[in-house]
Amino acid sequence: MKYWLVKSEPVKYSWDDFLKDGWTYWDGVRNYQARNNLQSMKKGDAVLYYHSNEGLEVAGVAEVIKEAYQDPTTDDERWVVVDLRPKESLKYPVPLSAIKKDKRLNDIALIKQSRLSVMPVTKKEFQTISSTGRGK
DNA sequence: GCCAACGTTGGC
DNA sequence: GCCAACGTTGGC
Repeated sequence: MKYWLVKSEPVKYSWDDFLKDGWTYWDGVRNYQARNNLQSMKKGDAVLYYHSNEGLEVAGVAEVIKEAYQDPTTDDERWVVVDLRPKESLKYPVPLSAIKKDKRLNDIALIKQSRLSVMPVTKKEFQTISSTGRGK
């Protein structure tokens, strides 16, 4: 099982929208590195859900329910989506500022490659953020 | 609103 | 194949 982090601008699609929908396909990825990450996702993988531009926090944890398939919003065969469903809302969303301060998260891709929208995180990083978000 | 980082495009 | 110009993302 692998761990990931995806970004969404809350103005466009927030964690609350995601909760209301119950599931979504993760569309709009138009970057090869992010696309490759999407294709590496397996059913059951855990995904941190980060609010970029506004909020700047990890709001919840999602789960991969369907692996990569052709992006239904485009005919361009280069792009894919995965299906995600919300798994857990974090009681205390973890802000970027806290992630930056935490020594255990010094090497997280979120900071190192700030423009990437789909990225892998390590099990340790995942656990650090999700347990912080639970208030522990 | 600005700017740094970085991906993409196009001329050579 | 190199690199300058340009566009986009995202934090501040």
